[in-house]
Amino acid sequence: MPALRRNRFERRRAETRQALVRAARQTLAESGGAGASVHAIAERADVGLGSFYNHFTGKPDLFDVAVADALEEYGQAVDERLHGVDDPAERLAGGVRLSVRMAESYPEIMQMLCHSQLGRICGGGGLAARAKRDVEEGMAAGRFTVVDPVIALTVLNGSLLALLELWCNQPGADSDQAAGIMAEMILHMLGLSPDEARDVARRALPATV
Amino acid sequence: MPALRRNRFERRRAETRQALVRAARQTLAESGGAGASVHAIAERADVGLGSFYNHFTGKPDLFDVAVADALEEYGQAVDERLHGVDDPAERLAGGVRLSVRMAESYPEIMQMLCHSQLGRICGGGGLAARAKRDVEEGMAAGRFTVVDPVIALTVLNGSLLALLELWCNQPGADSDQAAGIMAEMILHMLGLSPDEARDVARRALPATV
DNA sequence: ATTATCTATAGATCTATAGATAATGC
DNA sequence: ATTATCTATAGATCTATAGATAATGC
Repeated sequence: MPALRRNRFERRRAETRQALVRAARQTLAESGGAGASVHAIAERADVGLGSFYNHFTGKPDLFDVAVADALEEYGQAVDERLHGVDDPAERLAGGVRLSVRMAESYPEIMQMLCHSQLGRICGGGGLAARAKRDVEEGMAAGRFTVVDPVIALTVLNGSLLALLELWCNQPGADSDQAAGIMAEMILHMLGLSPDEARDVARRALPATV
Repeated sequence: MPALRRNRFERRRAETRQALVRAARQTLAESGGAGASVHAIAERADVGLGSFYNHFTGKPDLFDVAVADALEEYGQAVDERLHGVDDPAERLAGGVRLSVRMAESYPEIMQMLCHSQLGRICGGGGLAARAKRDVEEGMAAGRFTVVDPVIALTVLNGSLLALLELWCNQPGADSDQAAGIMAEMILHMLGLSPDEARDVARRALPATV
């Protein structure tokens, strides 16, 4: 069975690769990647140094993949939890509020985000793509009155990262409340009335699937 | 004259130190500092490698000083230009709008900010301290209706950095207009009516001193 | 005499590869 | 037979220091 052979090989290969990505994610969460050697990462992944170059051309390559991997996991988790919420305003607010909740259940990803620079995060298909979709939907539905969607997204992305940064630096604060307030402010900024912004931002979040 | 002696020595010493800081700022603007060796920075400053350790304990120390130095210059430049503007809302909007204009006259600082992570920038007394003052003044004057000033500042800081990031990645766009729109959205978010937010955000900026 | 600077370098570390070894499929 | 992995290492690079040199003030 040639398929099996390929599978067996590829499975082991994929395991090695994933171990490296996992180790890179941990490293990025701890130190932002600065000062971590390829050798140290491979050691952490329990993988020979030589194997590293079998999968990645170098450290930047691995880090790019690791960031994309974490963002994808993050995005899927948010999507799962917001499934069934149709109002784009409520989705947007829910995304902000859930990000902080997830900071507690996925601390590794959030610390990695805090150590990253803004451009690296917004590029891919993680948070930014989802927010873009929600803003556009909300505009099309007449729910948001926004002069320029690009600027609205810029505010959104920057604010969310700054909120996570705040969370990283003040672990004691009531982050649920903070995220709720931010969601409310953002909805108001996007055109909802103060009362409606507050109402939508305080709706119960869907139960975890 | 012992004073002169100290002065002469200290002047030369300060020149060496400043050359290193300047070189560090350039390096941070170009590459974010990753992969730049102490030797390369000292070379760029036209300073012997040994002298470096006479002024700084290591690369992180130098980079910290360089970031603070740039933020201080930036903050002073904004302050100069906004001198005489008394309305905190107008000051806040002016700060956002001027930041982008300054991106064209001080590109080095702005590129450095784009390569930095959020936490490093908000810590010191640069943009963040000024925004904090304006928000607090505006709340005290009843001009802003904000639930939580900490969250408002979080949005502000993140949005501004994201705007600079946008500017760095899209050099062709009309950044003046983008900054005006963002200022308008932020003022509205802080409680001004849509009409007033638009009005304040479009007031003529003071002529350069 | 004092101080800052410079050059040269020791020692550490890091990257990337070469060659050997082990696992798998045929 | 093929492929991925491992170990070991060559070569490059980087940090930090030691010792020599030059500038300044007394």
